Amino acid sequence: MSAVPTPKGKQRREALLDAAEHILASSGGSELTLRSVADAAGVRLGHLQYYFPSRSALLTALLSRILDTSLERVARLAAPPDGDGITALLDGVLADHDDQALVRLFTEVWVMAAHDGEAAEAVRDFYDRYAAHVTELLDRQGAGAPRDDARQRAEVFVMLMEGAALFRSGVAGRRSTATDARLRRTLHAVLTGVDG
Amino acid sequence: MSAVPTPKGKQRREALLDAAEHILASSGGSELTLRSVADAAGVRLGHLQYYFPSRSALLTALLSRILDTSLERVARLAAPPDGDGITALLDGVLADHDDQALVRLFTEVWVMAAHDGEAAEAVRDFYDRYAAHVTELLDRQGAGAPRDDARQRAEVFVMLMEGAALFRSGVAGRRSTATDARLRRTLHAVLTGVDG
DNA sequence: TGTACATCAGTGAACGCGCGTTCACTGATGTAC
DNA sequence: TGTACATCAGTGAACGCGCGTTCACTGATGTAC
Repeated sequence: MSAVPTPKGKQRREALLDAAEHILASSGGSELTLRSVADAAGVRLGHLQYYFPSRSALLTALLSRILDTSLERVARLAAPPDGDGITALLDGVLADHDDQALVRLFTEVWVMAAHDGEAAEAVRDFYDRYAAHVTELLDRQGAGAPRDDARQRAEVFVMLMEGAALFRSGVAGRRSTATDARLRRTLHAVLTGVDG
Repeated sequence: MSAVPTPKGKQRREALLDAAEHILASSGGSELTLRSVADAAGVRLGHLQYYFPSRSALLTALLSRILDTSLERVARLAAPPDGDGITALLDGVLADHDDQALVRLFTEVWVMAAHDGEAAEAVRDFYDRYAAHVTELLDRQGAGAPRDDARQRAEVFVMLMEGAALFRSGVAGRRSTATDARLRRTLHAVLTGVDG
């Protein structure tokens, strides 16, 4: 494959990553084989290898795309055109927990980070930038609290949200309406410093 | 293997699970093969099969033991002999985040739950009981808030703690002293209802 | 407009290996009388 | 105390299969002149 891919090549590459992502979310990393991806994408094994010369290259590209896409979404949610940015962020991230496939994808991402140094670095970078977007939002909307304070609130927000994803999605827990209300108040308190 | 194992059988079984757990924590589920477990435990493949007739049986037993052990620890932390139970719980659970192997183990647990219905049920049960222990502690130490309220606080506490584990352990994030202090105050506020 | 050639896109077959599983087997330990 | 037998603990070899990887190959598309 050339360094500067043709439109067709780029499109095919994305389609292959789509197939891989779908398998990772629905069946897990152990089912993500080159043959299953090629089958799902409707190409031959040898051709998949033309775009991704090894399984590891495929996984690296997939992880990278997952994190890029998620960060773009965070950036969009943290920079609303107008209105109450904090509520928009809260609503947006909480809504993502309805997407069970996305949460499953992230459990796989965490496992990748747990056992592969390069993956871990990429994931830590992702969360760094995630928290940076939230910090910016707080700085823009905040009551003038010091920037360090905003960053710390942002980081605790990210922690709580990632934990909440496991439970609210049903992947490792259950969602309850009453707890959801409490969670929302806690998240709001974390961001604004006003107890719910 | 008999239904009521001999002491020797039970001991051997635990040793085999120890080996499997170590591999799962250090190398991940994809490296957890029957051969690698047998090697690590110093027995032959055929003998491992004597205790666990299939890979799936081994994984089920391992998941069960991980959850049982963790729940016992939570129960101990949530029922201190005397003093400030809430602080003891906070300290205890936060201290577990220094054990990177344990956090890695839990990312594997989440992945198991994400792709296997029986595992998911076991994990949901675990978190149910986890939250129940925390609820009990709050009821015992609390200022007489209604029980529903305590349960919701407990569940949000568990969410935040599981998210924090990912970051504080270094598995998917970084630990920062300043954010740690903020996290601690938030956790305390969630449990007591007093903003930090 | 036509031709030659390089590059891109995609195929097909084969490889060696490690996997989970099966099974017949042997030696050690416990138990009944 | 001794013997017979059942059960427990552990071995060893073989199986078929799916895996990632390699590689020679063909057809399609773009580009230079």
